[in-house]
Amino acid sequence: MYREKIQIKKSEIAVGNLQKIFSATFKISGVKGFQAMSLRDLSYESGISMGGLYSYIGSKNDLASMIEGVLRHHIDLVTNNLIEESLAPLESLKAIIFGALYMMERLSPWYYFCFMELKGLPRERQEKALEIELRFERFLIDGLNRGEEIEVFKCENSDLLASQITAQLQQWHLKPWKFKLKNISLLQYADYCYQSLLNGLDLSPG
Amino acid sequence: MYREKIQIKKSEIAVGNLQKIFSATFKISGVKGFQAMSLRDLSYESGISMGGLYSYIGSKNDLASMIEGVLRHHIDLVTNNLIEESLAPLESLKAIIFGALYMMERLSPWYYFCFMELKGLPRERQEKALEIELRFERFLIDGLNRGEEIEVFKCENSDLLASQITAQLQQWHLKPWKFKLKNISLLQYADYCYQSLLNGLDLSPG
DNA sequence: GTCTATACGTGGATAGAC
DNA sequence: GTCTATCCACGTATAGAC
Repeated sequence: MYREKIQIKKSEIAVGNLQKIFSATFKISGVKGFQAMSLRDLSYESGISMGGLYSYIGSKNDLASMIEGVLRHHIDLVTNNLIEESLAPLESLKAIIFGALYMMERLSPWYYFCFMELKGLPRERQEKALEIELRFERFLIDGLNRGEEIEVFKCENSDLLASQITAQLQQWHLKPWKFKLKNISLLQYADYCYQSLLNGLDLSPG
Repeated sequence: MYREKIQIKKSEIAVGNLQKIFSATFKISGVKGFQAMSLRDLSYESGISMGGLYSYIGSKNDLASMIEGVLRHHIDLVTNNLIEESLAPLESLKAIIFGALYMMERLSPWYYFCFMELKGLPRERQEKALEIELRFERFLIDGLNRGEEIEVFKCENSDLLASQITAQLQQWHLKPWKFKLKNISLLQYADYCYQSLLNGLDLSPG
């Protein structure tokens, strides 16, 4: 990705420096926010000079867009894999929940950034970022509706249940301190979220 | 509040202008974020000159702090009222949910601001703002534990249930577009949240 | 490929007239 | 009480040496 936009030819160097830039961005904007982060801050934290930065990022806004793009790319990959597996409704819903949490764990700063710094992105990107959430919810709703059709369970309010689950999952990257404070592991939380989903359903006997 | 900090003596004028300033702040920072809002933007939107602004706000950061302070003040008032009422556990939990949503509806931009622009505030204020959420959750947990003691219901995981409910409630100000899109009213949503809470409990027969 | 030096604009804040 | 004019610092971005 972004091979054309970046002025550095040797991909080894480029990837390494991009990583430095991204993680420095996450570190600083995690503390003071992306808007408040100056490129001088970024230069200092990443160890790359101001001039050097511009071989990689084009502009400050561009940097935010890149981050959003990378995250969306990853999510698309995983989503497509899940679709191809075509599991039974409940199994599929479970896989969505566990998969989403696993992604959030691995890409936690990316998610957090895209949630909190949405307004920093250009309008077009903002909408795409919201689309991520909407697509995810529709994915859940599909699973719920399919389950109802096959009569595995009943669900009165699939819209609200889906957004409840979405909100719960987002907590994992939005408020990691809560879970550290109470010593909740990823798996425990995934189980709990899946349980909440089941609690929102009328499971048919058996 | 803040009478001493503000240089304007006539309270009628002061209150009116403060309202202009606050709502202009919400409008602008709702679009581009607080950090990206310049005082020139604010001056234009509020109709008060740059110089004039400084009779009210002290500094840009001070403005953010004031907003956080006003919200916390309101929440404290309502919370104290609720405590004095000393209802039965389930009634109390229901009141907390409905009360919180009602507050969020009326003070929606204040909540949204304090959630999204936390990092704009000075550290001390940041912690106080997080404290709001923690106190709220502890309030829920208390209700849950009291219910267990009196054996009205069983609840295995009051911590996780409380933060689930908190997350659900926050959706109301964080993602109002979702609810408009699907035509969900405040009362419908309050009912749904209360229902989720019940779903998370083992209700004793009767 | 990476750095230093620099240009240029914008933003926060204040002084002082009205 | 409110405004205009102005100061100064900082932020983004670029040019050009190494």
